[in-house]
Formats: sequence, C-alpha cells, structure tokens
Amino acid sequence: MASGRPAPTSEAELVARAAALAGRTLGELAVELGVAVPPDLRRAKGFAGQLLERALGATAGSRAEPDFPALGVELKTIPVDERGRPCESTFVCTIDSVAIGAVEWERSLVRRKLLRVLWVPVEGSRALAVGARRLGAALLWSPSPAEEAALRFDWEELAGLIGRGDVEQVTGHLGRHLQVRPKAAHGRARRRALDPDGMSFAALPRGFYLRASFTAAILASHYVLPR
DNA sequence: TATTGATCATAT
DNA sequence: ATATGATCAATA
Repeated sequence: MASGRPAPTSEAELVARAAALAGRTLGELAVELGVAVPPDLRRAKGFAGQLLERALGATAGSRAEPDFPALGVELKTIPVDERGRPCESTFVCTIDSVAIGAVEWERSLVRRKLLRVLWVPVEGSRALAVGARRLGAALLWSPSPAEEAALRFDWEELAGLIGRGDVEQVTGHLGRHLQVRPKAAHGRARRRALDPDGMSFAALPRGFYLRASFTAAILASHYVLPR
C-alpha cells in the first residue's frame, strides 16, 4: 500500500478533513490515492475503511493502536442505507476468552476502543457500484454516560459468561447493543479458550460487535446524507 | 428481510 | 498466526 496523507495533529484538523470528504465518492478518493476500485466488496470487505485510513492520514497497517495514536481516535467507516441507517453491525475488537474474566469494564478493550470514534458514513447499498458510493458527514463521537452504562451492562453479561467458561453458550442473540459473533479468517480457525472446569480447548475466534440499532441511534441526531 | 454465523484481504 | 479493515450470505 502506498502511504496516505500525513497524520492530523489535532482533532479539529481531523474533523475538518473528514468534513471535506462529505459528498465525495469512493471512486474519486481512490483515483486521488492511486488505488484500484474493486468491482464489489466480496473480496475487498475492508476497502472503504482502508481507503479512508489513507485519505485521513490514519496509521496504516494492523497495529494494536488507535488509528490516530496521537489523538486517541478510532476511525470507523459505517455503511448506511438511503435513509442514513447502518446496513451492518460494527466490529469492535476480538476477544481473548482466557483473559477476559480478569478484566473490569474500565480497562476493557471494548471501552478503550469506543472512547473516541470518528464515524464516517458511506453509502452501502449493494445496488451502487463501489466507486459511485458517496461519503456522508462524519461524526466525532464519545459515548454519553447513558450509552456507556448500556454498553457496560451488555459487556458484563457477555464477558461474565465467557469468563466463566461458557463461551460456547454465547450466541449473537445475546446483548441489547453489544453482541458476540465469530471473527475469523475461516471456519477452521481456532483460539485457545477455557471450559467451565478450566480445561483448555480450541474455540472459534469471536469478537464484540455493536448492533446496527445502537450505531443508528448515534448517527440519527447528527447524520446528514450526502447531497 | 433482519439478523446471526461465516468469511475475505492485507499487514505484521 | 494474529492484528487490522469489515461485509457476505445462509438462516430464521
């Protein structure tokens, strides 16, 4: 990957850059950055996110850090329908099911990832060619006390189950706003986990996701569709 | 058709 | 192999 823009040095600069992208298409951005546009996202699921990383000067790559380390800001592109509502859930982080039982909410990866997020809406209809999809108005967000309390409630239930060795009992049906779903390269992937008796076994890797209803509420009071 | 479970690409 | 970026696609 070629390098993107230099990193922004303040939140204001980051927000200004993001605001300037509203209404632009992924195709226009790709041309400016010298990136090829895939025909669809089946084999390029991270395309929009990686394009925006470069357009905004995020730290590229797969380092376990916020996208903008100096600012402590996480970048999330979010696909939205024609009404501005999320098309998908939002991946937050993977789960270390062996360690999670010893972690409190305040130090959890979920909370740290969501402390400060730049949401960048992108038209997500599969009927739109990838290159024609427009960016919406970005929103720099931190959870309100009520939002954090709600996330904490779900996290404690889910992390509690996993910590007690019941990771195999946790399905995507649990959690009002936060849920646990598989997060793996393929169905044979395995991570070390503990059963209720403390015995180690190979489990399907899982991650925390925000339900679309939760992110819809975040975007609802701020988001404006591109026009 | 909304949601859950499964999967794909790239970088390190 | 595990982190990043997520969306696909089968199911209920």
